[in-house]
Amino acid sequence: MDTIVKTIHVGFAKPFGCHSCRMNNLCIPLALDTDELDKLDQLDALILRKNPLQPREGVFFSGDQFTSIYAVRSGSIKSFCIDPDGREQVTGFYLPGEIFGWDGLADEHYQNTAIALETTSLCEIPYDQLDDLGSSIPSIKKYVMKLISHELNADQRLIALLAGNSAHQKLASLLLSISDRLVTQGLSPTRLWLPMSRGEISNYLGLTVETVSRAFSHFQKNNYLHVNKKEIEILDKQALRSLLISSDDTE
Amino acid sequence: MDTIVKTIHVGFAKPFGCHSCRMNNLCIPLALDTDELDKLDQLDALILRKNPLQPREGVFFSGDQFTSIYAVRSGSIKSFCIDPDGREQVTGFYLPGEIFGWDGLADEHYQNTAIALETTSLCEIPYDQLDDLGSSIPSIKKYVMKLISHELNADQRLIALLAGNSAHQKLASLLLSISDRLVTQGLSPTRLWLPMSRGEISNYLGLTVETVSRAFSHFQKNNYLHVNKKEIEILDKQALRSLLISSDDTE
DNA sequence: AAATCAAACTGATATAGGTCAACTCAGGGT
DNA sequence: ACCCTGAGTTGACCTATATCAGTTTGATTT
Repeated sequence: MDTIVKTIHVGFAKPFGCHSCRMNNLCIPLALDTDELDKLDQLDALILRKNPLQPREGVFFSGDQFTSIYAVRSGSIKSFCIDPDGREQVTGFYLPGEIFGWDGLADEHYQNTAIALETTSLCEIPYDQLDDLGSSIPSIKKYVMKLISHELNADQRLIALLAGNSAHQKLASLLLSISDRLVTQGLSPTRLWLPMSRGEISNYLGLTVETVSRAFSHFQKNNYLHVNKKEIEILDKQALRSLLISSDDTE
Repeated sequence: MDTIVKTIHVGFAKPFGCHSCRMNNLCIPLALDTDELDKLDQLDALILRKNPLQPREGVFFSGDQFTSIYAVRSGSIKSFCIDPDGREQVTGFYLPGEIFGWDGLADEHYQNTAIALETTSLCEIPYDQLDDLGSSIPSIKKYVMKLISHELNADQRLIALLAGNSAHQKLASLLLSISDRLVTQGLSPTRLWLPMSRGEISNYLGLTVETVSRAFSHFQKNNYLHVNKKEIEILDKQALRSLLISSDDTE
């Protein structure tokens, strides 16, 4: 039952340097041409590799001074904000190779709080230094813009998901998204372990825990998924996909 | 009845140059210190002032090559994308002084389509040139980052709104947002003219037209608003605000 | 092993908002 | 002046999801 957990964590045993990082084709160095390895070293030099975070440990908190963006090396992160009436709203989940923390750029303070969902190791990239590096290395600068813009696009996809979809569609969409993102890490697209709780999923999707739980049960009953708590096996990806492209959710 | 329309459009009679633009404390030149007026001229030089767009006329379309960002001089813009099952999803409304088009940065193609909601004039800012200017003028570069990040924050607010709020709360939130944004233009915070249709509002908020219409009626019945089609007078802003901060929507 | 606790699941019921249908009204074209 | 047409509103009804109230399960403590 914890085999999948192990699978996810395998391969991050050597935590030093972008050159040896298994995420290096997902993370910032992607921006660099192969003949720019010396520049990779420059980037490498400014990245701080933090000690692993414990589950529920915070990376930054809403209102903190913005200093850095962060790349997930292993584990996972959730970011959330507190809306006017004090409720928590989950705004994103970040998996290995993904970068978060851009929301602090606008007014020099993070809007969101980011915490580890499990034991998680991060690379911290001080923004000022990254920015300086961008001035001398155009490919870095360009890639930084792309990363932010990607975050924008992700938010807009979430907006579309939240605004116009049923509970089944929302959950299917999240599962497919996580599956796709695991594939880019070279992991199985069908067997996945969800680092977040049902409550965090439901909050993210604008639903209640009960509805999410029932949606999981429904998918299992229809043999779309095999569900064992946070361990999910996707049995019929096509069925999940077809939920998204046609509104007739007939079953 | 069209007095408000006129009010909104007053004062944009001299469409040439950032120096004389009434939006210049909202738009890009805000980045410049007062002793940098020559730099303002450099920026000014790269901005293309387009002929006014007709209502429903497009600025760019989903899939178009990304070239520029745009600032609204007068009028208003809606941006939307088409989700997997072909439905339109409105992702933003842009009022005078606001900047849109960042979504094209990630992969060099616009994700959204942007169209004018009314007769609208824009400033087009070619991104490559803005970027070049940013290299030589740090304050411009910094401000560009802020603009993008603002867009991120706006999207995240919308996510929170969509995920965790009732129809009344969503509409109240939109009206208060528009009111606030009109204030930054020096317009009345209480009398406003909505450039978008009920259908566009409902789509943006993840509701149906009927629900939006009933919410307007409800607010009118409770003397929160006076509603006359697209012309809205906010009679009790505090009541609208209090809808957002407490879940007990008791009336 | 027993007790405790929180997360997840399930069932019964309530309700906000969706759906369908009718009506009003303001413009635009002939 | 007349008909269209489409946007907006309102009413009656229905359904997806929230709410409330258990039950089950697995992990943690004693």
